[in-house]
Amino acid sequence: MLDARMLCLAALMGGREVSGYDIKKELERGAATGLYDPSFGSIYPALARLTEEGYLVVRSEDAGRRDRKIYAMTTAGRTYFLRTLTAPLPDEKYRSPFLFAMLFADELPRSRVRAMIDRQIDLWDQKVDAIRDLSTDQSPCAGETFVNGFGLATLLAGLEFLKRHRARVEDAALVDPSAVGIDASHTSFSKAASGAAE
Amino acid sequence: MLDARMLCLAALMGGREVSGYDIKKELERGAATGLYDPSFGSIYPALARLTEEGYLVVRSEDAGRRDRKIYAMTTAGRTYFLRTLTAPLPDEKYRSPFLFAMLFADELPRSRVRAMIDRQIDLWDQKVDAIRDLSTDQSPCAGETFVNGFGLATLLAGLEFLKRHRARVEDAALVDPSAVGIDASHTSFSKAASGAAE
DNA sequence: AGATCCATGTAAGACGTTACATGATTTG
DNA sequence: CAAATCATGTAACGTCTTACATGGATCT
Repeated sequence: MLDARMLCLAALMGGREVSGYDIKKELERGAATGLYDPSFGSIYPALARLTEEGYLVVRSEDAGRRDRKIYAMTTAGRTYFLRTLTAPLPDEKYRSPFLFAMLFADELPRSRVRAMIDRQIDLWDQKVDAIRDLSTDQSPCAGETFVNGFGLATLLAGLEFLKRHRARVEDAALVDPSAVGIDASHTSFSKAASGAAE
Repeated sequence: MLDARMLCLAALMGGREVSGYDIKKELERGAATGLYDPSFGSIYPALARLTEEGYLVVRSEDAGRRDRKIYAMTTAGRTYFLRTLTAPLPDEKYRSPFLFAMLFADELPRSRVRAMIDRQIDLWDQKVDAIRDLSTDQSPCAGETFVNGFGLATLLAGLEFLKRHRARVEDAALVDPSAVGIDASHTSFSKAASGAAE
């Protein structure tokens, strides 16, 4: 649930007929963005399996460019999709490396804490913009409007909190980075493991 | 990052010495709850590997019960942990089957949409309570206070939105469930796939 | 005596990402 | 002509969950 399979089916709801490539591109800026954006390596196998299972049908389109497989949903596919949505839903998951790092803000260099918060604000601002674009772009159904509104409400509340309370964590952070064995040269992706063991 | 490894290290920060079992139990109701709660199948291998790598040390405690391995962090472990937190953080991920389902509320039976929203409100209410318990329980550091406040702010905003706007999606949902080939008997976990293909 | 909790660990399987392989077409 | 985009697919790898195996201790 909420895996590549379901995203593919979702993209084909309403009689839409698209290729795997199109699905990927649409998911990058669609209503489900922010929820899950699977890679090609997930999408293509998912489409193949859904077709095997009879939930989709393919048609090869040699028009102009290369092969281009156009997928469309079958009646069984639609039923399967809506049934899955109707069945008991698994719990939602929110994994935030940012918040996890903030838990230990008291032991991190102040400049880094500041940079992390700056970045989080940037990211969430972008998400807000993306949702606003979505709302003005098309004429969304009630479900989409609801989800967009929900996203907007939580994002704005989070941003508000970050801006209003950031000073408190930043003040608690370390002024002298050397205290944790971290100097100015750690901004790279270098594996911190090297030289630590064995 | 924000995997079982990091959670284990996080649980051992501040000179704490605990067993894998304890880590699991603490994560179920700790500051990082809601972020990630790994299973035993992730924790035990993670602890073993971290020990091999020199980030942790073990001591077997035969006191009273059975073996019970008590883990503690080494200096290398602390450095590794803080360095990882200081390095560029991966993006956060929010996967919500609830919101995904809501996108298609217009094609789902109204009673189910209502039940989903009820459940979401319950779950988020519980999360709010959990955070409030956490805040009163102990004397948390600035980082924890910040994260708890952030969680509270976003959760409350979401709850507010759900209560204020639920009527609109519910009204858009289907009154007659038979229109989607879904009758009253699908509330079970039965694989919807059976009989759909081949 | 049986159930439940404490406690650790392994194996199988699901799911996902990254990187690679391939090749046509369009754009600069 | 080189680079980017279109387009599909596979293989290697990592991570997590579930289920299983095991056994002592405590509670009812």
